Amino acid sequence: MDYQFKDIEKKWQQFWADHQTFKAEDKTTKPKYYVLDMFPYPSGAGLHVGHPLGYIASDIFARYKRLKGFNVLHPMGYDSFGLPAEQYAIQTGQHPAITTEANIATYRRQLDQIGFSFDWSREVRTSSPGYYKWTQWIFMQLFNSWYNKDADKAESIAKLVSHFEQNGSAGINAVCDEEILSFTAAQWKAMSNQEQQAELLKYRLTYLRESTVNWCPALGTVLANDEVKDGFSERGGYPVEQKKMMQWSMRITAYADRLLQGLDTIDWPEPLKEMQRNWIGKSVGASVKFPIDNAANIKSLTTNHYIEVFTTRVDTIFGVTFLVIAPEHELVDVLTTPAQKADIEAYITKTKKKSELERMADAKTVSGAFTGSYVLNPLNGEKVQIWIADYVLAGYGTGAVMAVPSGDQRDYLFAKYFNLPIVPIIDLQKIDIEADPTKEGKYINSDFINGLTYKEATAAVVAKLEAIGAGKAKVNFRMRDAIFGRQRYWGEPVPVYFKDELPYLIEESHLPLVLPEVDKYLPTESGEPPLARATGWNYKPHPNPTRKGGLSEQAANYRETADPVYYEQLKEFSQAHRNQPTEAENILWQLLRNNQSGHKIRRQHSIGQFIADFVSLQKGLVIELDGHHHKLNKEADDARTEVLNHFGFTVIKFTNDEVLENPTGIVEKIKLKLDSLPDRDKTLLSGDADSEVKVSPTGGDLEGADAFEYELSTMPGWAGSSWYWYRYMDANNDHEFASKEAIAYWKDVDLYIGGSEHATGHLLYSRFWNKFLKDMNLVVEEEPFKKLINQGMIQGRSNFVYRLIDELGRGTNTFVSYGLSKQYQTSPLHVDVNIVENDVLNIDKFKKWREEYANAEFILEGGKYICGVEVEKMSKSKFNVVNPDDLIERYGADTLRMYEMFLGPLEQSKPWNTNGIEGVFKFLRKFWRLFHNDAWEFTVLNEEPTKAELKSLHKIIRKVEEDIDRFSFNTSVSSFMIAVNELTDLKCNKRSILQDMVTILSPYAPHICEELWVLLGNEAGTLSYAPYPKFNAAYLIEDEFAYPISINGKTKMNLSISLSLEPKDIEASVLANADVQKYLDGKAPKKVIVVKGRIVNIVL
RNA sequence: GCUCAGAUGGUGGAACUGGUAGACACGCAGGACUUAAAAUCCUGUUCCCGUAAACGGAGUGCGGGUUCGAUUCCCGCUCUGAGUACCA
Repeated sequence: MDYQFKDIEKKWQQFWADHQTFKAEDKTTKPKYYVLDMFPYPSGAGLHVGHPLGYIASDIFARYKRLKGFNVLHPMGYDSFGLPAEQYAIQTGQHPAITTEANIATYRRQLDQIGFSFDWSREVRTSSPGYYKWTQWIFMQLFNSWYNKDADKAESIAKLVSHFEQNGSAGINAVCDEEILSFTAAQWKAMSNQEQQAELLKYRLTYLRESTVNWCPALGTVLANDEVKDGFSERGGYPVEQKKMMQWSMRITAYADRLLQGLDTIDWPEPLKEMQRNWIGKSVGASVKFPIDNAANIKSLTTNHYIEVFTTRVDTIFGVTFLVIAPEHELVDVLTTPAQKADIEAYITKTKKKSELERMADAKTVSGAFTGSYVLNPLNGEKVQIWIADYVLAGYGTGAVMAVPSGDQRDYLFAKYFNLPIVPIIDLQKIDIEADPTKEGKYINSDFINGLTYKEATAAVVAKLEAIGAGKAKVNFRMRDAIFGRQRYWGEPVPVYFKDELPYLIEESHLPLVLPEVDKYLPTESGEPPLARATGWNYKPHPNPTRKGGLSEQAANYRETADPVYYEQLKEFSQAHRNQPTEAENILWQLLRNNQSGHKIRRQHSIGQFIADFVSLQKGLVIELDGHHHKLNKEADDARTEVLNHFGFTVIKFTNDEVLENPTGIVEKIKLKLDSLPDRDKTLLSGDADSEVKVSPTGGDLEGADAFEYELSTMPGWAGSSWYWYRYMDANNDHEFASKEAIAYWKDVDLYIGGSEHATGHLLYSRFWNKFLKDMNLVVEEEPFKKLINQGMIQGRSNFVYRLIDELGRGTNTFVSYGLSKQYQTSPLHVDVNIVENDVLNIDKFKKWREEYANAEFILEGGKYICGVEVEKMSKSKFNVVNPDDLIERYGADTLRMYEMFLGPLEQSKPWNTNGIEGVFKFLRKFWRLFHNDAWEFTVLNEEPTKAELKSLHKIIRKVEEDIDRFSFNTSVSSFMIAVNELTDLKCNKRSILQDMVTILSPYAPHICEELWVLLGNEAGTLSYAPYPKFNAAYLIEDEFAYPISINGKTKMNLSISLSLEPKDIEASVLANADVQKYLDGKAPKKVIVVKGRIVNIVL
C-alpha cells in the first residue's frame, strides 16, 4: 500500500493512549531525564503553527532519550488561570471554568493529533482545586518565613519569634521593611499579640505593603503600565489615577544576590541570562551622607541632619556641584527657604500631573527648582546647592542623587541649563560639549585622590568615608519586591483572613480555599475585587470540623447513602473520580455546585454499591454522564438504574457531547426535573430512615458570629507556574505538593524549552520560589532548570493582492499581479495565505473568498497571479494565520513535525512559510517506498548489507546523535533526506539496514516508524524503548580522499590520493601530476602546504 | 543611548575546531511517461563575461587587517531583530 498517513497516525495515537506507552516510571534503575515545555495558557484561539515548534523539539529529544535508555519524564498541563477567560466571562457571563475547560479540550485535541509522547497521567491545571491547594500551601510557607542574611537563607518565623523573646531585636540581620522597631526581649513580651503580629509582618517573605497602582475608577480595576496611554485606559479611554493600595508582595529582593550568582551555574542562553542580570540590576557603589548646612537653624528638622545618596561613582565626589532630590522627598518642605517657596510649589504642582512613566520617558526637557538650602560635601566641606527635579524618583534608592556634571550627561545638561558649576575631575576628561564619564586618567581638583587611578581613588574615598562615618561601600539592586495580589476573579484565592485589620493564615486543614461563586465577574460598586460579591464567604477558624466525636459532617453525609460493606472502597473511588473529572463532569459541576440550581447537588456520591456522578439527596435525582464506557455495558447499566429506582432515586442521563455542546441547556433540564420531583422517600434505602439530610459545610459557608473576612484579591498569573514542575513529579499526591521520594529521584528539569518572553517573569519568579523551597528543605536543587533552550518566534508571512485604482482614487475590482503592480496605480490588500500556494494566488478560491470578489478581474503575468509578500506578526486581521489542523489534514503529523524542524535552527525567529513542506512529505513517502516494491507490497530482504549501505547507515547514526546533542534538528532532517536518497540509489531493502533506520527516525516521525516497525515483525509498542543503534566508525573508513588542490588558496581541481600517504609523499605526487604542472607553468612553487585528509595548497 | 543576537543564491537554510562556499529542500527552466491533467521520474539552476562546451572573472552586509588559506579570527562601520532605560 502507498503511504496512508491518516490511518497510520490515527491508529498509533490510539495505541499510545490505550497502552499508556509514555508513562514515566517512578521506581527504576534507569537514569532519569526530565524534559519540560513551558506551561501553556489555553487560549480560545487554539494552537497556531508557532506553538508546536518547541513541543516538537522537546518531544524529539524525549523520544531520543528513551531510545538511549533513560527514564524520561515528559509531561504537559495547563496554566489555566488567567485574564482572557475572565474578560470573556465579564462579557458573556459564562463561568471562566467553562471557557477554560472548552479551550483545554481544543488544545488537547490539537496536541494529540501531532503525536506527542506526553505522560498524560500527570496532567496538571493550575485552576483545579487539587492543584491550587498546594499553591496556597506554598504561599503559607512564605508567610511563615523570613530571610536571615547571616545564614543567607530563609528560616521559619518561629525562629525569629524565639530570638525576639530571648534577645529582642538585637542581633537580627534580616531582609525586611525599612521601618522596623528596636526592642528588648522584655519589650517584645510586653507587646500585645496584635502589635507582635504587626511587627512580624515586616519580616515575612510575603507581606502587605502599600503600593501605588494605576487605578481606573470607570473600569473598577487596576491596570498594568502598558494598558495606560497618556493617563487614559487603553480599553475604553477612561481616566486613570494613581492610587495607593494595600497589596500582597513577595520579598524576592531577599534573593537578589543568589538569583544573580545562580546564573553562572546554569546552562541557559547568554542573552536570557543577561536580561535577568539587567533586571536584577546589581550595582556596587557607596552610600554617602551629605550633612545639611546650617541644620541647627532649620526648624522642624528633627530626625536626619543629612541627605543620603547612593552612587556607583564615589570617586567623582569632588566633582559634585549640586544635589538633586525627588519632588516627593520627605525633606523638601523643610529645606525650602521662604524665598524659594513659590518656585518649589509651582514645580511640585507641575510634577504631580505627570505619571511615573511620563517622568521617565521625557529625557529631553530639563526642569527643576532650587530649594534655597545647601548640604556640605562630607570630604571637603564645600557648600552644595539642593535642587528638586522630577528625573529623580522617590521610590528608587534614597530618592536623592549627587550630581557630577562633568561625568554624567544628565547632570551636565542640568548644570548648563541652570548655570551651575561644572568641575573636571580627571585629567583626560573632555567636557567642552558634553559630559565625559571616563575612568581613564588621573584625578585632578580632587584633594587627597589627585594623581590616583580609578581603582585607587575609589578605594581611598570609601576608606575615608567609612573612617569619618559619612558613608560606606554598598550594593544596590534595581529589582523591587513583586506585587502578589490582583483585583481579579479568575485566580487562586489567598489563604488569609483578617482579624483586627491584620492578616492571618487559615488552618492548613482547610486547604484548598476554593474560589467562591459570584453573580458577576466585576468589581463591586464600591471598588472592591470581584470576590467581595461572594455571599457568606468568610472564615471561621473554630470549631475545627475534624472527627473528634465521630465522623465529620461531610463524611457522615457520605456514609448516609453508602452501602457499609463497600464504604471504604467507595470512598476511595469517589475521591479519585473527583480529582480526575472528565471535561463534561467538570463543566457541569461548575454549574451545579453551591446550590446554583436551587438544590444541593453532590458529585461522585455513593448510593448503595454505586457511585453517582451527581445527585440531589433531597429530591432523589441521580444525574449520570455517559462516556464510551457506559455504552459498552448497557446491561449492567440498566441493572444499576433499576436498583437506584428501587432505592427511591430517579436517574437521568446525558452524554458527554451534549454537555460540552450546550452546558447551560442541560442545567436548565436538570432544574426542571428537580422542581418537578417530590422529596425522596428516605425509608426505601435501608438504614436510612431517620437520618437527616444536612448541607455539608465547606471552608466557605461556615456561619457564625465570629466569622472573619477573607482576603479578597487573588494571586497573580505567575503563582501557579512558579512551582509546577514539582507537581509533575507526583501529580496525584493528596498529602504533599510532591513526595520526598519523587523529588529526590527527579530533582530538577534537565531540559526546558520555551520562548524568551518569559525571561524576567516566570523564569525569575520560578527560580525565586525554588530557592525558597530549597531553604525550607522541601526540594534538593538550588536551580530548577539546568538547561534551557529558547525557541525562536514564528512570525507570520502575509500575502498581498494589488487592487487597481481608477483616476478618482477609488478601488476597482481588477487586481494586478505583483510583478506588474508598479506599472499601475494600485493599493495592496491582505489576502488569506491559505488560498495562496508558493505565492501564486488560487483565483477560483479568491473569487469565492468574499462575495465582492466574485466577479473580480485579473491582470496576470505568465498566466499566473503572483502575490506580494511581507513578514509581520501572525494575526487574524492580517489573514496570515496558519492552523496546524489544516496541515495535518493535508500532509499528516509526521510531515508537520519534520517540516517545523526543517524550517531552520530552533533558536532563530523566522517567518512561517509552507513553501517547502512538499519536500518533507516526499521524503517520508520515499522512505516508505524503501520497504515496498513497485506494486506497493511490503518487501524486505534478510540479506547481508553491502559496504556502501552500511556506510550510509552509520553516517546517519552518528549525524543524528551529534545533531540532537546540540539541538540542531534542522540539519538532521536534511541528513535523513541524504541517507534515504543514498539508500534509494542503492536500491537497498535489507532488513538490518532499514530496521535501524526506523529506530533512528522514530523520534522525528513516530507514526510511520511504528507502522514500519510492526511490518518488520516487531512487537507493537516496543519501538519507543528500543535501543538506539550503535555507531561503528569502521564502516566510514576511506582508503582514498579527493584532495582539493589549490593555487594561492583558490581551488583548481581535485586529485584522489591514498590516505595512507604522508604529507611529503602527497606533495611529490601532486607536483608530479601533469595538470598541476600546467598550472605551475614551469615555475617552482614557493611553498606547498599539505594537511592530511584535508587540502593541498601550492603557493607561487 | 546601552546590552544581546543576526546579515550567505529567487526562497528556507548548510558548511561543527580557519581548509573544496551554496549540502538538503522549495521555486524556476527543460525533458520522460500520459489523449490530457495530476502524480512520479530525469537533467539543469550563485552571479557576470563569453558561450555548444571547455574555460575565465567576481562572490558569504560594507571597509580594512592577520594568514599559505577567512562565511569562520581581529579592528571600524551599515542595516535588521529582541530586551531595556532619566536606575544614580
